[in-house]
Amino acid sequence: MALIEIHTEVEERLHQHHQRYSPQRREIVNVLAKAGHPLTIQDIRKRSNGLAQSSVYRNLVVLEEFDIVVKVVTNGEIGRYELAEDLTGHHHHLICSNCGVVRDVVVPHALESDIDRVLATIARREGFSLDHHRLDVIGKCAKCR
Amino acid sequence: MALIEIHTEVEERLHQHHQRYSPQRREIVNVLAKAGHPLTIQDIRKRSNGLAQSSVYRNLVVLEEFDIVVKVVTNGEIGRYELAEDLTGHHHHLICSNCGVVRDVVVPHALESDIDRVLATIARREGFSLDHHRLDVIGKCAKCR
DNA sequence: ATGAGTGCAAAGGCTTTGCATTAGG
DNA sequence: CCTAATGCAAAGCCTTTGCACTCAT
Repeated sequence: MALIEIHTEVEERLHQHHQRYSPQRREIVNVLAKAGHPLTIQDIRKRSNGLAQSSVYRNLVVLEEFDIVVKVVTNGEIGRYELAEDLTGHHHHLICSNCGVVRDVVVPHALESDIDRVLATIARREGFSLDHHRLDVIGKCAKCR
Repeated sequence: MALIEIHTEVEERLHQHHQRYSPQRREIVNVLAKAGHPLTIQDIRKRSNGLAQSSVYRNLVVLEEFDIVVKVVTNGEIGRYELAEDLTGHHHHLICSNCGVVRDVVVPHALESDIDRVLATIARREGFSLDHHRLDVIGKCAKCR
């Protein structure tokens, strides 16, 4: 989805829930869209013009609530955020176990189908309602190898 | 692997690195082995007899360093720990997005092979060294549905 | 005017660290 | 003996909250 389309979609989604698409929220979406991979709160602040930390957190809560951004858990402590998959397409993560950096990757559709089919069965068996799956590759990035 | 074998293996592994298999470490391994799914620090403390919080954290650092336990990231904030896969067997997680509880599951070997093959290719292409993969199912457990 | 959004500072919650004490090799 | 392990309390770090102010409808 192109950047303009993303903004249109996000604006619509927020308005449907009686939320404003404020300049900061627009800026956050902008930064995340341009980055193309999960960013930490500090990453977001650096790439925008000095947004207050609390405002970033609060806006991310709102954006997350309406499925516009997703919190990604990587090597532990600090949270990273990216646009939801319905805005960017389904993908997975290559996570560096050393520095925590994340790169987005896609896997063949056939594999996705296989995974979904198997997981649906398993979830049902265990009494879980299936929301989505998370397939990450843990390794060391080029710099940390 | 049976509990006794696990202790033997852990002891050996620690000794190889000139670390002691202290009573607390043994107790932590015991608790994790019996639980059969990832536990939080507080879970571990409750199931053992009042270990000091700092000691649990420190011992987990050691156990993690020598690949005896693994930190599992679930719905965000709090860390959960479980025994490493070479002690318990390769498996995946059913994670409740609401309460964070985790259940271990295994998927067919054929699917594992397919996943590994595809991911190896992708990791190589991106300059990552492949360590392992993480396939989780995110959903709602029976209680939270 | 009226509620939402923003900034700054303070508070929270999980995790880590300092330091004195105890125990194992 | 000497280093590792343990407990308690204090410090850290990321995240959340309180409160006053500004902005948009």
